[in-house]
Amino acid sequence: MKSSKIPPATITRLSFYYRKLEHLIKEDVNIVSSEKLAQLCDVNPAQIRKDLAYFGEFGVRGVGYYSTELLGEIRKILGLNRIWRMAVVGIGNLGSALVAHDNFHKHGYHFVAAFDSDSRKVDQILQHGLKISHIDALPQVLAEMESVDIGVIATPAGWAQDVANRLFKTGIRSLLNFAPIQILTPEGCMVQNVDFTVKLDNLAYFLTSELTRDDPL
Amino acid sequence: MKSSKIPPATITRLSFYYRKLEHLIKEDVNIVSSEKLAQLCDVNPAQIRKDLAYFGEFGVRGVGYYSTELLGEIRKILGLNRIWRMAVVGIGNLGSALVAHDNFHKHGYHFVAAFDSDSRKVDQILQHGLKISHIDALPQVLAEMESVDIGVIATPAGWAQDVANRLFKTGIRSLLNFAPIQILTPEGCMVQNVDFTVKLDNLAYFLTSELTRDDPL
DNA sequence: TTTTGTGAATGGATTCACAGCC
DNA sequence: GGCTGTGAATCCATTCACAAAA
Repeated sequence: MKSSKIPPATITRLSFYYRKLEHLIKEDVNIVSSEKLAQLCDVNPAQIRKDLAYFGEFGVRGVGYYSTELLGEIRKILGLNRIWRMAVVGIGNLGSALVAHDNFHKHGYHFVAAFDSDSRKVDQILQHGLKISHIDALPQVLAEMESVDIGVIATPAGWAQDVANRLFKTGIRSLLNFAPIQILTPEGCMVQNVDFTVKLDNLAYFLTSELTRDDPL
Repeated sequence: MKSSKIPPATITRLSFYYRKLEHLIKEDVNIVSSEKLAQLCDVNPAQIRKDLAYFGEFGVRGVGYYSTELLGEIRKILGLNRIWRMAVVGIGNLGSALVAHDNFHKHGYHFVAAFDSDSRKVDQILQHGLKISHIDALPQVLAEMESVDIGVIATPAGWAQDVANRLFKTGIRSLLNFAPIQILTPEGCMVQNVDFTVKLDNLAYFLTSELTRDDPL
């Protein structure tokens, strides 16, 4: 195990392996080879072995990986063996959908605070008894509760940087940002962007370039 | 201009440049250098020039890029000078939020069909007069309308591959997939995944590794 | 003089290929 | 015999540095 420099892409792939393993275990597959898992995840087998090698030696030569054991190791690596507490800002269509979406909750990501700038929404109760607070009360509300790990930005783009700043000020160091802008981020903090429009633009380009391609062959 | 092999990342960056340019133009900035734009997009200036060079020579040496002109060029490259017609499958919390989210519409991505497997939802009317049809009517509904360019999957993971297959069968060649699985995709088709959980797992890893780091210095 | 456009250099990540172990 | 773990080789993307153009 040499934790030197881990490619970001490795972490993302570990997340995929994790899901596939959950699935395999549900189907009572006790042992899986890098070959097999690679096939299922559509990556190169050596890639899987290399990804895992950054963190340790989890396999058995001549055999493969014990599914449950490997799942446990990846769980530890990613930090999925605990509850992550999240605060969401912006309870519009998207924000409400996120709170209602129980995939998060199932995977240990729990919403514990919700904020909006619209005072008519304040005190409304969402899924799991979550109560909406006014955005200006953010510092107080978060100060009064057990610490929150992750901030979720579901506001329009124009608000996003301001909201991010407020969240960082409370000590939150990581954000999931749904607004289509690049958030300026202080040292030691991390933002992950979920940007629908960029993805659509990629599809638009794909379709366009297929059409206008100079099909010579 | 040599359109040889364009890195996927280039397309994603063009999408960023496009947004920043829209913004700059709104602020009456007529000319922008790669230096300036790079600063705003947090990339290397040479990167911008190289990205653009795949498609042509859009700048003026000693001057920079004329904002409106460059915007127009990127619009053409990405194929944003037209309306893209989309069909969404799965009108749960997320699906409804997507249809209501008007950022799509503003950028030329229009929902023209909506499907769900829950017959109680059938015939309900959403934003812009969009009517929900039953998933089993998908082939007929799509056959009867002007062709649809992009399919959007907002179903639970278990349904996603089946839905994808049905969409591909109608001739749709690109999908935006919100389900947390890898979609098997036929030759000549493209799927873009929007995967919240993977992003959260990345944040979880970041926070975990910061905590357990062997802080030697 | 300024800033683009681009070959060359660098830096990362992926894949190959095989030694090492069960 | 079979599959992992890993240095070496390859591939791809980013950055540098400068010639060319306004």
